[in-house]
Amino acid sequence: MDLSKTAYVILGMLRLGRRTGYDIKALVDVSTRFFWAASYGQIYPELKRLEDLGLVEGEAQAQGGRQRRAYSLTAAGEHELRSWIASGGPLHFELRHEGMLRFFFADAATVDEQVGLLRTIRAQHEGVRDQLRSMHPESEAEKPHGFPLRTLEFGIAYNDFIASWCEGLEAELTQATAARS
Amino acid sequence: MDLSKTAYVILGMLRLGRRTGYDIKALVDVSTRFFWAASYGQIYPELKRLEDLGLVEGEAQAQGGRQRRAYSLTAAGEHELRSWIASGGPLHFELRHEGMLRFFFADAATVDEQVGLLRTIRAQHEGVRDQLRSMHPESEAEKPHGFPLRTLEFGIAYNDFIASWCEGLEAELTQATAARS
DNA sequence: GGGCTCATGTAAGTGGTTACATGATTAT
DNA sequence: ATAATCATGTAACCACTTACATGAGCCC
Repeated sequence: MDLSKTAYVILGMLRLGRRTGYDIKALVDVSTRFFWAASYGQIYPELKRLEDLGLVEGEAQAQGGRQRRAYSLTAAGEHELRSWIASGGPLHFELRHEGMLRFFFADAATVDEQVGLLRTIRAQHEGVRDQLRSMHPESEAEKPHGFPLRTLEFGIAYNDFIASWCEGLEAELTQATAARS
Repeated sequence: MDLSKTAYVILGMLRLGRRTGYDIKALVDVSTRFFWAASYGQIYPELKRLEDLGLVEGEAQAQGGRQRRAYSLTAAGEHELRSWIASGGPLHFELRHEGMLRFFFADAATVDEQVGLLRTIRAQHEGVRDQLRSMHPESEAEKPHGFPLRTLEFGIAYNDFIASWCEGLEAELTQATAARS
């Protein structure tokens, strides 16, 4: 069947029930976004393609003059999703981290600039971490369960890990400088 | 000046000395690759662009019938690189992690499939970790120093972190299943 | 009335990979 | 001799983002 990964994002989100393209985008933005983002420019055309393939089914739900098209997963779509989750083979993994890239070349910078860079990187990851943390249900029995909750927790730990790494190096660099003076 | 990030990869690599496009690719593959990859299809055209901008200087070094063009950083190029490293503003950060994506939707899978998925993800990160580890100088006073060494160490810790996270969840899932039987 | 959210879409552009074509030099 | 490495490049393609256009419904 050979679908794009983003197609599976759509199938996965539709597994939760009937959704519009708009809904899917909103869902992605509060869940998979930090490890797999998606934009309208992908979602809408992809929904059409998936419908042509018989993996999803669209139903016009215009209310008054307002257009609205909600999609749901077909049996074939559900099957495709499941077999993708369970299939083996190498998993696409890609990281693009400008901060780390600058850091890699930071031999060319002053110590102040090096520390400043680390602080910027740290602030960014702390920001994401805190944002994810604020989505985490404090009280028992709130919205996300099972695997979505686990990935949320992973996101928090992941960003915290990078932030902590920065913090450690910041301390090291400032100490080394202080010792030299 | 508004260059692509990959342009800075090239500038950064040329800071180490005169290099061909081929050399740059090889360097990237053993250093920045896991957080910023680059292919020939980007490097060669970008080198030309950078030369047009006066940031690098190419010198033909054909030996016999074999073409070879080595580039070096100009003063303007060095300045551009430095100011990029020290400049503020948000840093491009992007992660695409298919394993995590499948995991997010793994409510739709059996426990065996869930554990299998985690094992696959773990194996992949352990593979990268071990590969990076094998590049790390065991003995004192070997090749990579300063920041490149730090990023290498980060890469090892980073991949190990994800692998450990998988391992923890694998244990949890298999225990929960055992307890139910 | 004005601003926000809901809702759909597309065109242009970006950034990047893959696959191929070509050929010299070097090591086995 | 032949395989690996050195070396340069490009064309086609892919995935994705950004920016824009359009408009209805809802709340203050």
